[in-house]
Amino acid sequence: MTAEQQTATVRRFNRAYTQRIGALEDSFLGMGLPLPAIRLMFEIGSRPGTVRDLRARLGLDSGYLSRLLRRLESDGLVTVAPDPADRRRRVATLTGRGRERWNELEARSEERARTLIDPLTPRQRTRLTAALAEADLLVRAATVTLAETDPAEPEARAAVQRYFDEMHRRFGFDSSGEDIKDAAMLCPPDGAFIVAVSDGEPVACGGLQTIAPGIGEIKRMWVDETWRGAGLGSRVLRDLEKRAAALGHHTLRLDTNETLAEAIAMYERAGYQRVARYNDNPFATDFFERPLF
Amino acid sequence: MTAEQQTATVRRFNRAYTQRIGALEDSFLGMGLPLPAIRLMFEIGSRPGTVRDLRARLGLDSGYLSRLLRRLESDGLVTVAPDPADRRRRVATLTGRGRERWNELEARSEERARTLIDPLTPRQRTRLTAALAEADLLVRAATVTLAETDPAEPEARAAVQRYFDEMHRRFGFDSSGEDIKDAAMLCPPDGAFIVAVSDGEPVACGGLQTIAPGIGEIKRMWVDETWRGAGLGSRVLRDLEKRAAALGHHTLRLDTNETLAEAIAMYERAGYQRVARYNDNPFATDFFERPLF
DNA sequence: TCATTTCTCTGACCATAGTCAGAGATTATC
DNA sequence: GATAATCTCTGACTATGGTCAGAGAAATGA
Repeated sequence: MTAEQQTATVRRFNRAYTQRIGALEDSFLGMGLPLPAIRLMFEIGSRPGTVRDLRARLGLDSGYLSRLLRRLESDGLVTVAPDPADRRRRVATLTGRGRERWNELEARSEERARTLIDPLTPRQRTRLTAALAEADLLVRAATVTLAETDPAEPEARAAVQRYFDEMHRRFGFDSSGEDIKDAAMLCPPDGAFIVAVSDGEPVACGGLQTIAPGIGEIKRMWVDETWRGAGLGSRVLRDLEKRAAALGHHTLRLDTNETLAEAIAMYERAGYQRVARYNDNPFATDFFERPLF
Repeated sequence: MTAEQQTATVRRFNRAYTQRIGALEDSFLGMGLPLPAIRLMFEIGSRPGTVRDLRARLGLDSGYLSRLLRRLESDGLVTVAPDPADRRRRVATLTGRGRERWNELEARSEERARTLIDPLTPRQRTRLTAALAEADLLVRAATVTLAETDPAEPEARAAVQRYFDEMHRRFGFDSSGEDIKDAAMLCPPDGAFIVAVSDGEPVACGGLQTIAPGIGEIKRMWVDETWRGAGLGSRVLRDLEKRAAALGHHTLRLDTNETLAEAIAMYERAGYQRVARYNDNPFATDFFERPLF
């Protein structure tokens, strides 16, 4: 499929889908609440938070959000109370009546999804949901932002912690002291650390350090389990390779553990070839290398 | 997958997709035209038409559309001239400048689709477009409306004509005189005719007639080529079976031609079994029957 | 030929969905 | 302990995206 056919497919889907979903959105009308208030109700209901928090999650203007909250408050659907931890902040939560209303909204939304599924035969339903799940993963992956982050930043530390947890679970990796090394090595001028973030959550990461003149090493490659198969690992790897090339490296190395089969397959697809052990890392069993052009 | 998991998948996709596509929609802002005017430009540019026509296609209020047209006219982007065939109607077309602007909009839209595809690896791009194409077909199929239509109505005749054309192409079917029979048989009280319409176009049809007391016959089953594999045929068939049951029939029959392999597979999936020839239709080679409970 | 219908248009009106500046309370920083 | 920064709020203002009733021109039907 050519690039034009690919964009044509995306555009065709967009037109059909937004038109049809837009029509279904009207089902929320006539519930006595304007649409942004409904979105806000959904947000507070599924995860209460401070005003600041809600503003960030929904991308709303502070004045506007405040007004929406007053509206919901006067309808007796939410209460807004000062946050004990920082009394400048205020936390919004649903009242009992608000929870009832939230359940109604959930039911309405469920019904709305069903109008898309119900007319189909069981076989088509399976195909549709499989296609949407696949598209969902890939669309999320495509809109992830890769950003260079200092390993000391909370975002980066959260990602690395999840990496450590998984390595520990899978082959008993002991991470004591590792994060201090990271902070020193995986940052400029001789290294880099990349975090992929989606909806405010870290979903993948990867680091680059220099182990000898002209030779870089890939470290801390991690992709959240629910995000695998969307090419995120490859993207982080490509990003790090570009940075390595910019640092003047001619070779990239990495070590890994034999239990990490998906990662090894990814490295091989990306052009990495097996080499002999090049360090004394007791947790590493497999070693790879790739020349940079 | 349970029904709840299916709706959850749809809702999850909806949230992620509308959020991300909504953000991309803003790319049309700052072009000096409000969004509905842009939609109107797209519509006129891809297929000029009368005001009435545009109103139906875009689902806009007549006063509102009129105002949008004045806006585009005063910007020198479209001209609106009386329709020679009926001078109450007025036809909107793009001016030279309008066509330039349309090209810009197209480019912008193309770019927007690319922001979704570009970050992905080639493998993921192929997967995403395949998933979207599949979802597109099924979403369109799910939102098709099946309506009983008099075979004499232009919509029904258009559908039957496409059926005839395809039968002629595939096994030399001669349709002379057939439409007159249809008009008499495929309508109440002893028959029915169903047309499936999407975006104003007939995309599938099917008819039911009574050939003996308690015995109905399925006729004119047709699904547009680009719509096959979305379960539309099965839906039309189920609809006709319900109507046959309502008429008190205990058996449904149908004849078909051996070259129509997809149709035959569909009949078999729907529980129809081969029987001996029951009529002298020279174009029929295969005969099926199914009891109705 | 006259009444009715169809079609587009204009004027008047309205709800929704915001933006922006700055006040007032609280906390962090020097 | 003073100053700066952060957080939420209110008031004033605006753009967007419409709806609705009815006028006027053209076509249709009896």
